[in-house]
Amino acid sequence: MRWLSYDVGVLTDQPRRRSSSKALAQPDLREIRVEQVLRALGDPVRLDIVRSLARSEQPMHCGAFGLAVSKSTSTHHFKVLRENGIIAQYEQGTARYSELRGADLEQRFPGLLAAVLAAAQEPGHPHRGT
Amino acid sequence: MRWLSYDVGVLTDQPRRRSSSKALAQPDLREIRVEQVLRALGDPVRLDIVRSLARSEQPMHCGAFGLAVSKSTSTHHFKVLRENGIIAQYEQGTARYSELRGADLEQRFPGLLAAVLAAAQEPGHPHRGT
DNA sequence: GTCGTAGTACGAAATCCATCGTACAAATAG
DNA sequence: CTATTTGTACGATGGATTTCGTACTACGAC
Repeated sequence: MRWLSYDVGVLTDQPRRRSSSKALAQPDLREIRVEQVLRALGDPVRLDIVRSLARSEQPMHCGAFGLAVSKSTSTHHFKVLRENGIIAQYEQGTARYSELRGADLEQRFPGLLAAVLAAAQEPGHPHRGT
Repeated sequence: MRWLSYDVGVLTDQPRRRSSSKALAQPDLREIRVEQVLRALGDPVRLDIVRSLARSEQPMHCGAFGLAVSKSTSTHHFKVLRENGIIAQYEQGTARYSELRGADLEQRFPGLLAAVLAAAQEPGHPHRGT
């Protein structure tokens, strides 16, 4: 797997703040596998993350999801999602932001993410907390 | 889980042969969970089964798939698919037939199966054998 | 500089999962 | 009846996966 990893702060000649924004390694579009995408989405915690990202339509930092698991477990799940091509992540300061690779997924597997998101809003989804 | 299990040979008053056809227990439409469907489809062997069923558009008996795993493993995968609402199975004689619950899935999660099947036909799917 | 925040990395534990072999059951063919 | 076919059930095994705690790093605020 030859993944792409680069520093956005280097590519943009004038970073807005003195902090650089660094994108994390992720698979190329062609390397995304269906089975892995399905398997990655088949976990309740990760599906929850994806739903939150789809709802916000904006990058979210990891702490903003309110996941009911520990920090290390969160890190693990975000990593799985990123390594399987579902989200992109970049660091900015102490925070790590995630966003859906919606366009990439749509190009690679048309309609798949939309169908999954629609399905994940069906009733019968127990939600912890309020 | 109150699954439905009945003997078709009892429901039809005149079975064609002396052998009855018995449907195996499967979850009700409302009980099918997205995460479980995704997880079930996230296995290469099971995705292969589903693709074969979609291609044939007819019930297939378990031996007709040419899976590269042992018989016990096949049984396991068919069971997972059935218990998660993706296929229906019925026994007839010594054979066990499987068919996609396409209409059920379409009703419960519109577009999902179609998107998965379309995605599973993308290039980059190594196929063992020929 | 120190402190707090945000998150990683590592290692461990528990559980799950895919796989198999063997033994078995049911139906059909002879 | 026996033999064959089709597939299950059980038990075991090895490898993933999920989860966590602890220690650590990097950044920003003060």
